Amino acid sequence: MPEIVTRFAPSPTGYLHIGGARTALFNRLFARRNGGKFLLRVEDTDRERSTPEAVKAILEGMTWLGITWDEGPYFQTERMELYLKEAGRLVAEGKAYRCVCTPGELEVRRKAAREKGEKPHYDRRCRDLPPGDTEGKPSVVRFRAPLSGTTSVHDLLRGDVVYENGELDDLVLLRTDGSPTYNFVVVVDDATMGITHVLRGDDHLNNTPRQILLYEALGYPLPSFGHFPLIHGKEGGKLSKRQDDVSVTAYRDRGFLPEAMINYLVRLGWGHGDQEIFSVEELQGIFSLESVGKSPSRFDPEKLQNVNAHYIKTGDPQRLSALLVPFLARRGIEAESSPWLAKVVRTFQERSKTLEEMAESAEYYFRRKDPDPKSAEKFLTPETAPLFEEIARELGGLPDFTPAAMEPVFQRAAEKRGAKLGKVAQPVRVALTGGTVSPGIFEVMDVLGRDEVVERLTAAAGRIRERSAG
RNA sequence: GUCCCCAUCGUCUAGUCUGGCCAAGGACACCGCCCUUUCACGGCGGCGACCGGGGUUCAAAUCCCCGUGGGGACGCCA
Repeated sequence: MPEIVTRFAPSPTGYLHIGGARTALFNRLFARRNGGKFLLRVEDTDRERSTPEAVKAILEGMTWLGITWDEGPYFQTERMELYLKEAGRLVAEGKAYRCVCTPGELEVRRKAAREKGEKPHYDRRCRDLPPGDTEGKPSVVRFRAPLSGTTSVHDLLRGDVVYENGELDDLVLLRTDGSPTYNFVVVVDDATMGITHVLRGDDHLNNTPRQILLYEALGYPLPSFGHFPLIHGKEGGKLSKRQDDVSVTAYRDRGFLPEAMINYLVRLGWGHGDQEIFSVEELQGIFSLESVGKSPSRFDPEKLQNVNAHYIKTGDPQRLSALLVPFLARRGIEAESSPWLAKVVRTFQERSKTLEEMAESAEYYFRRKDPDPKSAEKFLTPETAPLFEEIARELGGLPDFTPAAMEPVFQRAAEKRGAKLGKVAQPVRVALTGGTVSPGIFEVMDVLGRDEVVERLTAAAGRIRERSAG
């Protein structure tokens, strides 16, 4: 069996978006699963809209997700000679012709056709013009497509889809400026790069019969095709920049983990029994096209969050601490990855859905915060001043400043006052963190360290006395 | 409008190919209860779907047809 070769072929007109990322992922998974190669090709024939920044952004997104490629990136702008040569061949063989219709004329005719309720395609009026008539005039090269018969696409996911050739169009192969168009270069590239499986979004299904005709005209062997259902946004319909966050790196910047993104993406349109959590390694062993669904799926940020929470919960604290650093920096906190920061992370792993959220809730570990007024009013009452002083004193005398050693201190303080532990813990929490929500109070103290705890408690007691005196 | 694709809880899906094990399973979200020093985590429970209609069959979520709905494509974009 010949080696399987798949590809991802984005056009560099923006960021790597969710849909593209999933297409890339499926392509790579499929190649890996079958011991084949996955390559990356940048479709930049549209010079107007392609930018180097977009190329960079796409590669960055891919790299972040860990979707590595075995070959490339190839750039179509570097392969122009090939396309021109192949187009010339088609013209020479009479399989393509020059058309002198202008974009304006075509636009008018399309509109008219649509109004008449017809499919608005090219009326082929230049198809049989004598060669002399096009000489010296600006012209495009069009494919001479068959007028009758049918073309069927043997789609790996959908089965055979049959098109009337009459429905298809005489595609433009080369523009007036001589540059080649998508439907043409994609065929030349996929064929010459030895792509065996063209797996892409459903929006290309209708292009496939035209491309098949080109394969045949050019004498190329046909690859297998497979079209994935699209990913829809909140409002249904394909993801839009307006209403949905479509850029992969935007999720990175909001504190999502790449493995969570991958895991979420792979489950969108693909399933493996009841399993929800998959590692990439595992996916490479079990991914199959047969279990890719046929209907579009809606992108659900809440489920993504849930998956992300899972990976944060189970992730290595040391690694997470390194990833957390930029999020802290954004809040003006300079920190570096360290065993201590890993300890900070540990206290939040079970309560953070994103790294951004973690950085936000971790602020009080780095700076003393004024207590939130509501919490202060409720918990920093006059009788807590002696409590804080008592606890500070006892903690100061502890041989080991460990959670196990701290607990009896709090138990005693509670018992002495005939109260439950919460009566003591909650005011201390406010004194230490400025609010009523935090990890376990002993964990917090453990991270803060004895000196800081004692200082914060003493300071809080001082403020309370001051206030009740004044 | 024309062509093409699709159709199970609000969402992601299992089940559909190979009809019976499905009075339809799991996950997210939501709601309750439990655990508990707060918030979470976790545990338990609840809510909640086979788009409609015809057929085929002893039997249909599963096969067929027709509707309906949703989506995509109709470019000198990709």
